[in-house]
Amino acid sequence: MSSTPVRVRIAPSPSGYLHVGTARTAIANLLFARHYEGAFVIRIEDTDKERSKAELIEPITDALKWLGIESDESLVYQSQRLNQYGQYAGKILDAGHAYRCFMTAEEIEAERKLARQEKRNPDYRTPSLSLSEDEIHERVAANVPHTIRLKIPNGETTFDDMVSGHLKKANVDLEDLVLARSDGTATYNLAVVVDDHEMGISHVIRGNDHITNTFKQVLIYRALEWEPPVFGHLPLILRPDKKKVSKRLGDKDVNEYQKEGILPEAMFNYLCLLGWSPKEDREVFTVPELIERFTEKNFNASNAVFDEEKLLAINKAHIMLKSDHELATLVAPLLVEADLTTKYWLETRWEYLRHVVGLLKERVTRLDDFPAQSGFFFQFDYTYDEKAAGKHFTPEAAEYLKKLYERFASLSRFDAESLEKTLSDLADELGVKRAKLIHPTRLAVSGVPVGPSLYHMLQVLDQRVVLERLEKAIEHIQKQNS
RNA sequence: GACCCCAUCGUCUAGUGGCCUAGGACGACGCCCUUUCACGGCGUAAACACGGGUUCGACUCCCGUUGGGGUCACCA
Repeated sequence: MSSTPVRVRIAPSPSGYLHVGTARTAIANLLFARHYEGAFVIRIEDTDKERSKAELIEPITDALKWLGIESDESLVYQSQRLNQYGQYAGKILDAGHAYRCFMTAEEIEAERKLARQEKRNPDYRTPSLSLSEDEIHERVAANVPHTIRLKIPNGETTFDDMVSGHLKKANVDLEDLVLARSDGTATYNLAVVVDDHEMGISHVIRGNDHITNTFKQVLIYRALEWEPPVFGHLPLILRPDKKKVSKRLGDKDVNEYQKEGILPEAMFNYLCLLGWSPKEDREVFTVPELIERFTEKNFNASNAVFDEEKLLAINKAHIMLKSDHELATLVAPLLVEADLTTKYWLETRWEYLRHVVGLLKERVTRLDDFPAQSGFFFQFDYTYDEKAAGKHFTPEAAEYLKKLYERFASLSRFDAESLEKTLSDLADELGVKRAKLIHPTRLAVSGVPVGPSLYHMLQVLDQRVVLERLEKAIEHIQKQNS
């Protein structure tokens, strides 16, 4: 690593949502900055006036914030720097590295078509440079619309990429790109170079779909006699059909994963593994652990398919990493939202919530699974699963439950251990398998045939509730069979 | 089409010339644990795209082929 201080940026354009590719790039930049104790800045590339509305930017910064990513400095808006760029196009022009191009859109299109037919690059230079100084001055004075094009030099353009190594391109494969539009504003490539230079950006880490731009930008740096930053082009994130992820093709934005109960830590963890590897037999990490490990040496060059199954597995792992208290804090609003209980009720019974969450967490994949699986902990009016009831709510089960009710009612300590012993003893006395008691009991207190360990579940529900529910189930069975 | 990037199990990857009869994870399958569902444990199937070199020796280096991806705007 060079000794210059690390300053990196991400440069999203206002799209109204954060897609996983941008999120991954943000994560990589943040981790890189933190690892080298540098700065991380967000710059909004909104030079396209039609797309510079706040409502298209906020969803992006909000989603980044959710992931724990915020700019170390105030946000930079390219739109507010628009008039900074003009002078640089002029500077390049004065230095003889660019020229004024008076070709009309039709002429350009015709030239492109012809060039394509003749299998060569389009030539904007000959018609433009054949003009004399006087002719050019005349047209400029008369406000004849024109662009300023970079004069691509002979030779080849190279740079050393942190991901792909030494990259080079023959300049004949590059065409004279527009630096300044006919209205005087800078195009993307000029603006990026100027901004990165003026912001003191040391490393540009972005998707490898930018490689072609990088060759052009390196040429602009040279024309301006500036030292280019170090580049790193990360592999792209692909959909299962191997196409680049995009909202247009129906891919989710980061916000949707949030709504589906994915933890930000899990998203962060998973995304950073796409295009980078800790090179260990381990892949669940906290952010500090990632910061410690994240260096350019571990970058990967090949594109990666986004696998939701794996994201889910990582999510599950991060849920297990959280304390019951932390999880309760995250789950509480979801329970209220699902109308299972109220904020007030939970606040007065936080211990209870913590126990419920602790009981459920190892059989949950997403945060949404908590409200989906915990209804009976908060509501009494559940119905019995029909199939399970048909199987377990038999007349004899009612008799067993009655006996169990009596035993449970007389217990002074209502904990998992004594509950298990009580139930086992009863089963032995009755000469039946424990399952004969366990299944109807589970169904009676929860309404469903699956769930956490029965005894722990009973303990959390508590004696009064358990007895009520057993009674209700007994009545239900008797009604069914009368 | 041109140019650029890439190429190990279905997917994410480890591997930097001999440690590889190729390791891990997700997923799949089986077994164990277990009242259920999970968790956990154990195990099975599953890959070096192909062809040439270089070398005593290639997954590892070079070249080519094939395949995949990306970029080709006065959009960013």
